[in-house]
Amino acid sequence: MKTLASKYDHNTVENGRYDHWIAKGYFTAGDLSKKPYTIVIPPPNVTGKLHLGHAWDNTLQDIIARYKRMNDYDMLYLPGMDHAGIATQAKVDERLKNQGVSRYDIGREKFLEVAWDWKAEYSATIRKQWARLGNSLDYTRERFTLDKGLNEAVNHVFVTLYNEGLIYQGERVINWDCKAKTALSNIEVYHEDIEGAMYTMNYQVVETGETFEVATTRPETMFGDVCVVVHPDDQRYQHLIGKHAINPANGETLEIIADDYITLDFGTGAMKCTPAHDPNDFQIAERHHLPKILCMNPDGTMNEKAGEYEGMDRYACREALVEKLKANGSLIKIEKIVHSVGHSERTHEVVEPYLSKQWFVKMKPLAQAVLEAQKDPEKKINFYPSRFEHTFVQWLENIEDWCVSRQLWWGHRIPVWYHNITGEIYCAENPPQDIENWHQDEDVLDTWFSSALWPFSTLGWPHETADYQRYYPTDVMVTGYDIIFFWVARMAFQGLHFTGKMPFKDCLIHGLIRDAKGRKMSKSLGNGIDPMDVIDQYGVDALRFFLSTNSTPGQDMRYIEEKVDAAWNFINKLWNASRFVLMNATDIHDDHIPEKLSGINQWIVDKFNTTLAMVKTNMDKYEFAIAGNALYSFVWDDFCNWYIELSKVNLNGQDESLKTTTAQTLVGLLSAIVRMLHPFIPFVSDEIYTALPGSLESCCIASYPKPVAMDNRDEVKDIDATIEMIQRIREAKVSANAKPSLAVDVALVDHDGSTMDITQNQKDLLFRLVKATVVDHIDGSTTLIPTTFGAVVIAADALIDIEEQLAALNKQKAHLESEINRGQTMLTNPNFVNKAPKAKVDSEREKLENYKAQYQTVCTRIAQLTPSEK
RNA sequence: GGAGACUUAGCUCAGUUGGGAGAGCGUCUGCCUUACAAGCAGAGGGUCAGCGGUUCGAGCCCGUUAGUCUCCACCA
Repeated sequence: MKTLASKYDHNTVENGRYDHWIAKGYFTAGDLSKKPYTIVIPPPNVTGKLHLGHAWDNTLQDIIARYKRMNDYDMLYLPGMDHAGIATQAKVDERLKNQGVSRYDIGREKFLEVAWDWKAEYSATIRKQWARLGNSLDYTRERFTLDKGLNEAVNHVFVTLYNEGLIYQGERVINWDCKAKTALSNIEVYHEDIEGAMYTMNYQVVETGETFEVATTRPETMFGDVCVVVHPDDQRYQHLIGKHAINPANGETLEIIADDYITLDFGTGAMKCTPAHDPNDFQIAERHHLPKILCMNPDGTMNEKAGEYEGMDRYACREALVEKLKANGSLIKIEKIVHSVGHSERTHEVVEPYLSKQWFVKMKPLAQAVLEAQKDPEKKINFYPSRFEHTFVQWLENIEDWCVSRQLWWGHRIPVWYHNITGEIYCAENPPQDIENWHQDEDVLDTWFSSALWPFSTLGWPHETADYQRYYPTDVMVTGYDIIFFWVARMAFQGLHFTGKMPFKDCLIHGLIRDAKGRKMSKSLGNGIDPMDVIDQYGVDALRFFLSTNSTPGQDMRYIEEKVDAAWNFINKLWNASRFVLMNATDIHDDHIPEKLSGINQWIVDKFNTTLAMVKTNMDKYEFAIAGNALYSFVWDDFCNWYIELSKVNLNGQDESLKTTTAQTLVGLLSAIVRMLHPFIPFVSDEIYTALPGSLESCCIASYPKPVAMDNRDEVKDIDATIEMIQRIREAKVSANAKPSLAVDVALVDHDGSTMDITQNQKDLLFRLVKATVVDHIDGSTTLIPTTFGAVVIAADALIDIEEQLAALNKQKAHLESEINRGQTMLTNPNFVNKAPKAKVDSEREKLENYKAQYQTVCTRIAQLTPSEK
């Protein structure tokens, strides 16, 4: 049997333990005799280190994984990482820049080598961090979104969708990131209110010479204008439809056309139309068969269409053009406005709507299938909390086609080849035979295209592997609400389309972790917390306990260091209690709790059974905070503060059999406690567990506790009463300013005033905890304290202050009167008696009877005290 | 414009089919009691944002108002 160090030191407990677990293979799935249970980790980006949000996310997953493993499942918690296209490429670009080269200098192939080196470096860091977090991952199945198998899956999906007509190439106005020089999908763009200006200009009509006003926020795009649009019913402009106006930027002639896209009462009612630089204008141009003219280069500079401004940055051009328009009198008004402008999520550049040829996934049919499946309880994904299903469904209902091509190098290259001469398109999982006549599409796919396949591609799909058949669909996906659109929805439609099943049954959603002031943690604010620093200071067990017991599913959480400290204190408490148990368990050889129990042992085991049931119910509902807090109060209040203190009577007593039973109960319960806590605090629970008699070689492979069979629970009430006596006597001493150690004689009476029978053991408990000696009756002055069972009568001159006693009794009398009043009002209300559940009515009756009895005791006592003193 | 969350003790937050308001930290008092002073024993502190409704009964359900926050969509 091991012993525990006299002080809890998280470093000593945690260091090296994870490596040992891994070496032992505790987390390797594959026991075919058990039911499978699968969680795939949301793959972290190989751009950098894990942050506190990852720690939170992973803790929730690992709690489930360990809980399921202990409940006899063949648990697969599958690790992996994401290549994170844009983000990683940006990091690698930066590294190259620091070395004085650009990716264009070294070329695609060399660039990819550097990127793979980067990946190797950062994946090693992330693995170390997973180890420190204690994630019970099966590394034999680790995957990377860009590895060979996943590339196969990606190609298969792309080709299949292409052949099904669900992937197409098209010229559209997409979101263009001028800094990264790539297209972005809609959800990679965030909108921010910024101050801009509305420029209003006079346009002159060619045919009549009259002028009218047109406004824009982006004058530089005027070089891409193809017409002016008004509403067909607009009285102001009807006579101009079909006529022409002069573009004040370049003097070109623009036709004035009518389209009911225009809002009559917005702005001037006349709009310039720039099909290549605005998605709505693009639609108009489609309807009216107008050309689409680009006036910018991919890097955000102006192209030859801008004439004298060619080569100028778009914003410099705007300024220069505005000056010119002012000078020639076209510009008649500049109004400052605040409008929301799209920015790239990655580079934070203002996104330019930009016409270009991209690949798109046709979303409507894919989304529709998911929406149908959500209506079927057998097929649907169950969201926890359920409200996120609305978010998910609404997004799918309003979905638009997904732009999946990216002008990057780091990613899955699009499996499309173009014939060098004919331009014919060849889309297949493998290159064409006569490869020398073809060239491959230069672009790669959106990172989320491969992430969307994660729950099944990691298991070997599209091959019907044993793992895929056994572990798919996965059981629960744990992730933050911020990536429901990016990831959850996309896994859903790809999973459903390609495997015929939703990729997971449950989806547990958590919030964002914020700083102590409630702000988002961000680099620019410098308020980020490195989980590794927290682990250094408090240990990962404390961090995990903090993360898992301080939030409700779906809700944001603040990082509050004091709470991590409180979690540490709890672990320290557990540690010290364990030392006490081990000190008293030298003769115990297993962790079995006897069925025949009496007194305090029966009492604590009864409490344990209740706690276990409560904890299991909530673990199964992913309510880890409720489960964790129930364990916290059971351990600290019931087990440590009451049971251990009370157990000292038995342990130090003369009754050898009681001594043994108590030691067995201590050991058995502590074993159950650390096993229940193991999913939350795996390191320290393992250390304690393995020190206990009868334990297996690791808590990781121990089974979850079961309720203890008890032959009866008759004495539970007696101990409850004893505890109440102890509390009342303590209070009496405090209110009388007596020392806690003051010895007192007490008599215990029922409601009818007769002496109560209590066991010798109960008497010993009273003496041990509050130095109270139980006597049959007391002569002389006394203090009487009413209780739920009757009263405690204390004989001790030191305690006596008649005035204070009377005041206390009167206060209690008033309280009892209000309680009796409440009960009687309820019970005389026929509606309550008839409509409320019978159990509720009965318990109210019982309570009322008890209050009445207490009231009697109090009144009698007041009567005794009053005349004799006056 | 649409959707959602939040408002409970000084602070941060729980509160599970509606049935007497809880925790941690902080505050006050007393204790070095042989597992633990990072502890023990006590205490104080809340018209559960406002108003209305349903109900025998509302922190919880419905409506409404106010404030805080988030997401989605955005008209030149």
